[in-house]
Amino acid sequence: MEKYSPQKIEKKWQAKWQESNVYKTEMDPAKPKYYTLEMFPYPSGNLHMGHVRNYSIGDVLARYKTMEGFNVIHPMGFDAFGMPAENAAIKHGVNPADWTFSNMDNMKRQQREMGLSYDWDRQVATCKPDYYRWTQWLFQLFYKRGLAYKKKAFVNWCDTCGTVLANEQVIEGKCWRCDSTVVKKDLSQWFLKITDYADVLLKDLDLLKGWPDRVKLMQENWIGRSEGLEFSLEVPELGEKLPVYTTRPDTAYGITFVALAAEHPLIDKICENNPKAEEIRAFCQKAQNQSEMERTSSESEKEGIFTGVYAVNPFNGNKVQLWVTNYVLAEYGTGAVMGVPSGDQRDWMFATKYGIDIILTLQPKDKELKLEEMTEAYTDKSGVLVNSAEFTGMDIKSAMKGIMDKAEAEGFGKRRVNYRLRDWLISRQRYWGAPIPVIYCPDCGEQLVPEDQLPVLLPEDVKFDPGAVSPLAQSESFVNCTCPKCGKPAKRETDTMDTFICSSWYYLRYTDPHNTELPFAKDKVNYWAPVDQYIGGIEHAILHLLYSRFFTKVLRDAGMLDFDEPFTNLLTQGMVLKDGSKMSKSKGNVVSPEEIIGQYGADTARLFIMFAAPVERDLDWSDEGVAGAYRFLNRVWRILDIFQDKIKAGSDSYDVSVLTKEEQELRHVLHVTIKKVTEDIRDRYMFNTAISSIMELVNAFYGFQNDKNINGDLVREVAVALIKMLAPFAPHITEELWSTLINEESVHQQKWPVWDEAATKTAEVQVVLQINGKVRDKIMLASGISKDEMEKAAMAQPRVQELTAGKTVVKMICVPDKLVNIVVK
RNA sequence: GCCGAAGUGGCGGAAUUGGCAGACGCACUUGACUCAAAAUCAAGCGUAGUUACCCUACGUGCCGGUUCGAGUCCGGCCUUCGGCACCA
Repeated sequence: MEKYSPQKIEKKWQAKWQESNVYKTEMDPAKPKYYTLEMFPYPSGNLHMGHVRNYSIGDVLARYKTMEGFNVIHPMGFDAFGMPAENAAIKHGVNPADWTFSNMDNMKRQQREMGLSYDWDRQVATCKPDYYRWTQWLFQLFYKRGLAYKKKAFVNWCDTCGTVLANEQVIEGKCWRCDSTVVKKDLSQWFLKITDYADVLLKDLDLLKGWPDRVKLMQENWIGRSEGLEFSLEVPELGEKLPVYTTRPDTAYGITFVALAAEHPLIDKICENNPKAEEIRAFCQKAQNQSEMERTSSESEKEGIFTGVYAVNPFNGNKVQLWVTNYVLAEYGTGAVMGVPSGDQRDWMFATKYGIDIILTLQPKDKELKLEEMTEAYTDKSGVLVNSAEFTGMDIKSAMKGIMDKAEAEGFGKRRVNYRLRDWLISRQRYWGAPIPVIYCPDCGEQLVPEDQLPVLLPEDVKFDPGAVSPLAQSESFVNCTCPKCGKPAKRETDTMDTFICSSWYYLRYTDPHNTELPFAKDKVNYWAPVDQYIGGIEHAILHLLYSRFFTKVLRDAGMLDFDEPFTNLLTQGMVLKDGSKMSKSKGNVVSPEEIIGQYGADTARLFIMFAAPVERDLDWSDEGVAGAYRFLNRVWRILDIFQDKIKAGSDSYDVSVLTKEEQELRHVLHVTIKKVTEDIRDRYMFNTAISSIMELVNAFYGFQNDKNINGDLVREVAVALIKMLAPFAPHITEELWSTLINEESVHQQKWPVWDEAATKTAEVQVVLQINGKVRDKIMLASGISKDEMEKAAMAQPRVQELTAGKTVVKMICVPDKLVNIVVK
C-alpha cells in the first residue's frame, strides 16, 4: 500500500458518502431507533474546536450505534436567527439573510470535511420560512392554550442590543451576549407562561436518570420552589388589604414593619393626600433607575422611606409601619414583605438603620436571648417561641403548623408554594427573528394571524440603522395590514421572538423536516423522539435545556406527542482550552480546525480530541498530542500494510486450537480489547480509555511484526476487529483500509465486533501476594482455583516463607484470581 | 453567604465493586537503522536510598478515622473551578 495520506483518502470518501447517501435514514418501526443529537450551531461563519469536539462525540456514538444494529437518526441544522446577522447588517450593510446563508454554507462544508455522518436531507435552518412558519404556528398554539400573553411589566432592557431580555439571559446583572449592564424598563411585552409548568418541570427532573446531577441541580435552583404562607394585613387608612408571602410564619408575631417594592401597585394609593407623596415618588424613581445589578446584589445598601401609613398584623393586632424599600423584588411573591428584624438579617439591618422596633419571637432551646445583647438576627431554624401569644413555648415545627392553621382558619391567610422562576419574556425589538404572528385592530383588539396566512414573512424593504427602533416597526408594508376579524385597517406586532423559541423545538422538526401540514407528524415524532443522546455545552444547562423541556410538555398536553421529556440522556462536554484558558481571538490562542484538518486530516483531529480527556472535562489543546494521534494512525496503517497479504488471504472462520501460545495470547488481548472498547463506549462514554485500549492492541500486534509464520486467520481476525473498533473514531482511514484489505462494503455498515468470552479468560492468572497489606511477591496460578489452594500456593513461596519465618499468621484474606494477603504478627 | 464539582509523575490522564497506584499518550533519555538527520522500530522513564541487579522506604491537596488492605469509604480542613445569590 502507499503511504497513509489523509488529504487524499478523506476527500475521496467524503465524496463517496455524499454520492451514495449512506447516512440517510428512514422510519422503520420494525427496527429499534437511536436518536443522537448535537446542539445545532449558530452560523457564525466558522467552526471552532468546541464544535469539533461536540460533533466528534456525537459522530462516534451515531456510528457505533449504527454498527450495533440501531436505526440511527443523526441530523444537523442551524440556529440561524439572532443578533450577529443584524449587527453585520448595521455595520457592513449586508443583508442578514445573505450573511447567514453564506455562513451556513461555509460551516456545512467544514462539517463535511470532518467526515460527520449526518443525514443532510433532514437539515433545518430556523431562519427559513418553511421552519419559522411552524415556530409561529406553535406560538399560536401556546396562545390558544392561554400560555402566551402580553403584559406591561418591568423588564430587562439591554441598551447595546436595543432589546429586552429574558431573566435567563441576564447573567449577574449583565446581558448574556454583550455583557452590558441591564436596566429595568416598564414595557408591554409578550411572555410565555412557563410558571404554569414550574412544578412539573421540577418534579420530572427525577425522570432524567441519564442527565448529570449538576445540570438537574442547576435547574432545581433556578426553578426555586419554596413553601410558605401568604396572608394579608389590613391597611385601615386606605381601606386595603396588603398580601405578603413568607417562608417563616413562625416569626409572624415579631412583625414591626412591612416593606414594599418600589413598583408596588399600592404606592399610588398611599401617595394620595399624603404629605410625603413627593418624597415617596422620588424614592421609587431612584430605586427604579438603579441597574439590575445594583438592585439585586446582597451587598448593596438597604434603603427605604416610611410612608406614614400603618398596617395591622392580623395575628396580634399590632400596628406596623409601612415602608417602601429598594430591596424587595416586585416580581417575587406579592411584592411586599413582612419585616421581622429579630428573625431575618436584612430586616435587622434595615430596622437598626431606621430605628424600627424589634420584637423577639424565637430563641434557642438552651439559651435565653436578650435583645439588648444581640448584634444580629437569630436566623436558625430551630428553637422555642417567645412573645407569640398562644404559641409561646412551642417548638418551631409545631408553631409553624399552628400559625398557618390559624391564618387559614381565621381566613386571612393561605398556605402557598412559590417559585423563583418567572414567565419567559419572548419579545425582541429586533429584525432577524420570527415575527410574532399577531395583529392589533383598533376595534377588535389583539388578533392571531389566521393559520392560512402563516408564515408572517420578514419584509425585505427594511433599513438597518443603529438605534433602538426595530427595522420591522419602520417597514410600512409590514406594519399595515387588515384585521382578520373585521377587515378594517390594523397594525402588525413588530416584535420578533427570542431565538430560544426556535431552538426549543428543532429536535422535533428533524423527525419530519419537510412536513407542510404540521410542525411534525405524530407517528414520526413518536418513533424517533425523544432524543436518546443529547450532547452539548454546560452553558445551556438552564436556558435551552429548560425551555425545551417546557415546550415538550406543552406539546404533550396538546396531544402532539406522547413523551414527557425531550432528551433522555445528556452529555455535557467540557471546553477546549489552550494554555489553560478558553480559546479566544483576544488572547491569540485560537487553533483553527481547518488548519489542523488540512495538516493532519479530520481523523487525526477527531482521534486526538476524543483521546485527550474524558468528554465531560475541559480539554487542553496540545500540538504534540495531535502529532501523537497522527503517529498512531500511521502505526495502524503500517502494521496492516505489513500483514496485508495474510489479511487478504485469511479466513473469517477457523479453528483457534491450532494457535501457538503466543498467538493465543494475542487473540486474548484482542478479545479483552473488544470487550473493553464496547463497554467504554456503550456504558461509560469513556472514549479516551476506549482509544487507549485500541492502542494497546496495536502495540501487541507489533510484537508480531517480524513473525513471518504467524497464523494468517488470526491476523485477519485482529485486523477486521481493529478496523471496526477504530471506525467510529477515524471514519476515513478505516474505510480506506477496509475497502483495500477486507471487502467492498462500507465499514460503517458492518456489525460491531463481538468478544468471545472464553478468549477473554486465560488458563493462568497472576496473583499478588501481600504480607500485612504490602506487595511482596507475584505468582502465576491456574485461574478459578479455590481459596484453600491459593493460600497453600502462597505459603509455599520461598519469599513468603522467608518473610513470615518466626512469625504467627493471624489471618489470611483471599480474593479469587487476584490476591492473597497474609496477616502476621 | 448557599449549593455543587474537582485536586494523582515534568504534562494530558488511567485505576469501573475498597484489592499490584501511575494503563495509554505527550515530553525526555538510550539503542538499532543511516554517511548524517528526520522518520521508523526497540528499550527506559514517580521520589529517595542503592544504583549492576535485586531490594527497601516514601508517595494520589492537608489532618485524622474505619479496614487485613483506602486514590476510592467516613469526619474535619485547604485550594481551584462552576452555579445561584436581597427570592422574604
